[in-house]
Amino acid sequence: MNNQKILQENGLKSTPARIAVLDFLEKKSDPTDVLTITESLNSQADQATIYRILDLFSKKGIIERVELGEGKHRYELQDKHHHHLVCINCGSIEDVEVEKITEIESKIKEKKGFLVKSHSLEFFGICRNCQH
Amino acid sequence: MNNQKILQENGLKSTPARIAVLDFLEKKSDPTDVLTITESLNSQADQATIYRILDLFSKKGIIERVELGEGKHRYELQDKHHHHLVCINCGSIEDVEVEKITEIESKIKEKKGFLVKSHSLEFFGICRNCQH
DNA sequence: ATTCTTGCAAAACGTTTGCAATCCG
DNA sequence: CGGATTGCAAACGTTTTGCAAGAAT
Repeated sequence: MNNQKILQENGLKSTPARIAVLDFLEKKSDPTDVLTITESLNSQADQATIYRILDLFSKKGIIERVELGEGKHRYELQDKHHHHLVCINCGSIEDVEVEKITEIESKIKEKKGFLVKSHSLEFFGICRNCQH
Repeated sequence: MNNQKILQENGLKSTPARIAVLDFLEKKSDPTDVLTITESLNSQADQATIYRILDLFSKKGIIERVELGEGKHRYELQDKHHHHLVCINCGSIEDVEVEKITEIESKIKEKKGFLVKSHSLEFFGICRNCQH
């Protein structure tokens, strides 16, 4: 219901595949790769369709593409902007907010004249559990 | 000459392909993708070999892999650690140092118990020239 | 009605791998 | 010499694309 509204608000047609993708991402907290989304949707939509939907949603700002250096993309709903703590031992992904980034971006404008529009920032290391 | 030494110091055999890759990266200031390296080396080495060399050098810490969200990797010599300002208009890549990151990583350990080993941080926006 | 969206199959792209020949120390 | 390295070709996984059929407004 609500997700149909999101589509309308973004000027997108409401289709079963789009709603299914939104529904899925709403339930998932971690950023998810395309294969996982496709399999979870269990033939509700073709993989090519899902790629097209994810691309579309990204461009509209409904979802965000996450790069974890795996040779594939992950996607998550665009909530409050945050970054990730990726455990290189167990693969868990935890969210983290980094407030200082805005400040860093201002300094970049000052010093370099470069106007930052977006950034990627991910941390890799050992999560609390894996440190025993 | 010097690059042969780098190989030795890292316990690697000195081969024409490896030296050619090091020589190339030494001249290049921007992080470079594999195809560009291969073509620049002009049949001095097969692309598969170059992939193997880059992988090896990465693991030894001689070079660093850079992710710019292009669906491919770039590599650059490991100098002082830095990040990049990628212009989404002209594609230029500028280096930038961000000192605050260490501080952020300490805070992550404190607050989340997560031990950061590495991170990726890249900025995308409009460079000085493209702002006219 | 007609534009947008989808499924299917094929292709494109970056990357990895097996294997036999060759090179390096 | 013997293990490490390379070239070649094939395979791989992810992503993109062309096109005809179908669905949404």
